[in-house]
Amino acid sequence: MDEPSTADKLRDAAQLAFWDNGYSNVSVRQIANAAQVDVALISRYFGGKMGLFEATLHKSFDLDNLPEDRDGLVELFVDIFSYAPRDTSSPSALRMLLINAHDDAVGPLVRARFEDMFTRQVARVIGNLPQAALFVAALFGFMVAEKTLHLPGIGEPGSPLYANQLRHLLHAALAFDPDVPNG
Amino acid sequence: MDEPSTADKLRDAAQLAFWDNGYSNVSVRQIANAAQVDVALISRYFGGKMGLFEATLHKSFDLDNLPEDRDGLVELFVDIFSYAPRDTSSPSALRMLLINAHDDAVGPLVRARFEDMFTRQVARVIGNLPQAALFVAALFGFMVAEKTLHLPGIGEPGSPLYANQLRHLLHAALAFDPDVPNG
DNA sequence: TTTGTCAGTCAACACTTGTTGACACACACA
DNA sequence: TGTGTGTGTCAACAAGTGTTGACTGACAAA
Repeated sequence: MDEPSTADKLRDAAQLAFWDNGYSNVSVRQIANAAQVDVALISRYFGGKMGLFEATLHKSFDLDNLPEDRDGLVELFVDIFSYAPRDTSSPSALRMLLINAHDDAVGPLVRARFEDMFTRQVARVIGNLPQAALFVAALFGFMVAEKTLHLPGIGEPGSPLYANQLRHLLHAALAFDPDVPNG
Repeated sequence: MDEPSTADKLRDAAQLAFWDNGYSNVSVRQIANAAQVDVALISRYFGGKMGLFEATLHKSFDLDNLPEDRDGLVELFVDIFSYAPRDTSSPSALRMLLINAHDDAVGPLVRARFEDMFTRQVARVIGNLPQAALFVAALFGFMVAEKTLHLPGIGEPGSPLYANQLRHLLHAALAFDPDVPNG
């Protein structure tokens, strides 16, 4: 197995740090330290801190092979939330969006990036915009309640209660009827 | 009308800044500047930046006069979200929680603060912990989708579509049955 | 050997951060 | 008159920020 290149080491360390703590809360020296690499190389290889952040975004922010039916979509996310290891796919991407969305420096970037993915992938297979918006709202809400607030009342990830709660909320979102009051 | 005291001016400016941009993204000099007050007075009156932040928390983080029935609770939040002016009550408090929850410095503080309010107020009137957790998950998700992501598909605040979407999701959360698969 | 290129090291830069202490002023009390 | 006391001003501090440029060393091509 080849030694990863210096740029790769930097990008990997940057992704871990940025996605966990947010752009403004991480310094280039922390990243360089974690990657065991000199700080100056960040500016050399990526043009600066911002360039390094963008490089972490290009690494798999998309959802590949999305199911084409709505029930499949629900079960996919239930699975991802229930059993996701700590990797670069969702829900890590959702979490990183949440952490960086309010940042002055990178907020506009990540929000635009997400809206693109939303309309191009999720909203397309759901086919109904108000339902699709509610669907991702449920996704984000569940993530906030469990991953950041650790609310009592949410089941343990992997438990039947946990899966049922998320599934219930997602199906409810897809059942929304814009034309009916209290739809 | 009396001129507000210097401490009040600082606390007001701090709340606007902290709650909008997050603790780490705001400097004491910015706050002092907005309050038209010397920076050093922050340390004098509040003991430092952290003390100033805590002072903003003590200002109305609680939900007063919560309805005792579940339907009333839903309608209260639908109203608040639909017509809330920019003030110190929810959903501003929810938004500020979202922005600061991941901060290393103040995250633990605001999360503990919220969990206290959750169990003592919301969970109590709902009476069912898994339902209550889903309820606030829906609340947060809706807020993220609309207020920070501005997702297309969410209606304009104040419109019937907007109210119906939020109401639908909240009622669905309260209808969750932990004992039934796909509850 | 000489030359050129790429990778990495190191010190320094200009700037911002939160905080502190010395100082000046105004007002009340003796 | 003096003497505190509370309030605000100002300059400075140490620490941390992102970025830059000069430098060394390794390796390949001429």
